[in-house]
Amino acid sequence: MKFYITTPIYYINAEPHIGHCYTTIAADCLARYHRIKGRDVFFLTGTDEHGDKIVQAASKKGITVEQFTDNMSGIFRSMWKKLNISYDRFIRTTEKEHEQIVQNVFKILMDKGDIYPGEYSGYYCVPCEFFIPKTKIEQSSPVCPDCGRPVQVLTENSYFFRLSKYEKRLLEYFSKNPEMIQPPFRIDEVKNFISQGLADLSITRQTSSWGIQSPTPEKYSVYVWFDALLNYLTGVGFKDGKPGRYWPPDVQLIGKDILRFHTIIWPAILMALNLPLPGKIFAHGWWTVGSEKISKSKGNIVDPVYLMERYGTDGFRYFLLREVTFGLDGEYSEEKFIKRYNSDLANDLGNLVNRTINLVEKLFGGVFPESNISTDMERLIDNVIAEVERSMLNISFTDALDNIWKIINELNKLLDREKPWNAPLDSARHTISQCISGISIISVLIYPFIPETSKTIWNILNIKHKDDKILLSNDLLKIPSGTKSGKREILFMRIKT
RNA sequence: GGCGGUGUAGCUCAGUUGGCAGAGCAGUCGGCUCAUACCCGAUACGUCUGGGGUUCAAAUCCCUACACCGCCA
Repeated sequence: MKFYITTPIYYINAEPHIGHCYTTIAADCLARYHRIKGRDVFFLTGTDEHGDKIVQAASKKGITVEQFTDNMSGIFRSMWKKLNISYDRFIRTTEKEHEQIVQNVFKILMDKGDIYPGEYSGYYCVPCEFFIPKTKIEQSSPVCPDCGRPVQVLTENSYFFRLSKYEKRLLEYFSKNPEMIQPPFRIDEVKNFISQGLADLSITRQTSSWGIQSPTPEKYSVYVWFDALLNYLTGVGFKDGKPGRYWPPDVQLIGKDILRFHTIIWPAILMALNLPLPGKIFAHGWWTVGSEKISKSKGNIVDPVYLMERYGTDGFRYFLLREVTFGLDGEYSEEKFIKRYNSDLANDLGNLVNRTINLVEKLFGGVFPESNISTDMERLIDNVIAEVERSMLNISFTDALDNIWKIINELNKLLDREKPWNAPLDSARHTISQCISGISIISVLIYPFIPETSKTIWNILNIKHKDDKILLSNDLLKIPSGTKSGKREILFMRIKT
């Protein structure tokens, strides 16, 4: 079974911030999860590199556009390396392959009559040299959102995508496949918008120099959104009008700000190409600080690098995935971060592993007792695995983690109940065996969320897992008898407050 | 102004088709002391936003008022 997941390609006018990290970590978590379930995963992310803003940013720095885009794209890649993002392909819209596919799609739609020439008129900022979407302009006093100077209405020849033609088909499709738009409360928003009527979309610009050239008699460049959306197609290959074997995307994660592009324009383009539509488009929420949106101008930036260096990559990944329901906005504070870190990671998980291994050393000289899992424990584990599967298919990271922690909590309780440190050896052996087996399965269940921690636990348990080949199954419960524990290690040092 | 949503413990939220109001965290009390001052057990906490209605029975369904949020204009 294949699983194709995407993040948006990130516009490189700014360095990666917590929002980029959030989407990408979530996608990585899903990709890793489906891999340990044995599915054939393709995980795509990348950078969106065209448009006038990029040209301006480059010239501001006094470097060429190519230097600028190479540099920024590299910054994103190294950030993903720090965060252990296991993408299968990092796509750049400046790649030759992408350029050709965009032009190819443009041609196909032009031949079909879904792209046609017309006249575009819109708000234009002369000093900034670009058109400004109507939605970003206040009708009463039309000024440029970037420079604040007045804008004027400008008309130019342009090619249009016949979006209006797909109004009805989109509505029908969403009625039959409501699960495509996630979370469910977003669907009315989309339907509502379509019902008010869709205007055809201008997809070329004369003024823009940094973009993909349109395959038209005139030398226009393809509008950035049309260019950008097609990355999902390029990502898995598109030859002779046919997409690669991973098509269509099973899950596409996006921020809620780009919901409409992904649930209206994007499916309409695919309909025009007669291609299957994505399984799920999931729009997640924002991180806020004190209920205010995080933004540079407010100076309330949460620096991912700071958090990672201070509390570790896994601490950061865990917090983002555990703290709030995926899809809703979440409030960030270092206090909340520390509370999560201490209570879930250090106290529950870290301490469980530590006390277990300590007992193995004290009672059995560091050799694990023979695996002997109780039926109750096995039932709990089976149940958790099933619940995690359900949660991950629903893209509910909080639910999945909640369930995984049930095993952790149960093992901590078991130790307190059975007191292996002053119980007969046979009984102690049985208790510790439950813990070791349980930790073994936990180490794999948490792998999608906090992969570094998994590896540390494998070292402690002295289990050799071939990276990327780990499978989630009950076989993990059986530790070969006589296995000696590896070096004891504190997984998460408590943060003193 | 139009459409939609939300309002439940100090905080964050769960509450399938109406059937004795729940969890986690924070609090309080106790136990344990193998362990990272950890862990375990017990416990308090509610006018389910206000008002009205349907029903044997409403957090849940209907109407209404208020507050907040989202999308559109």
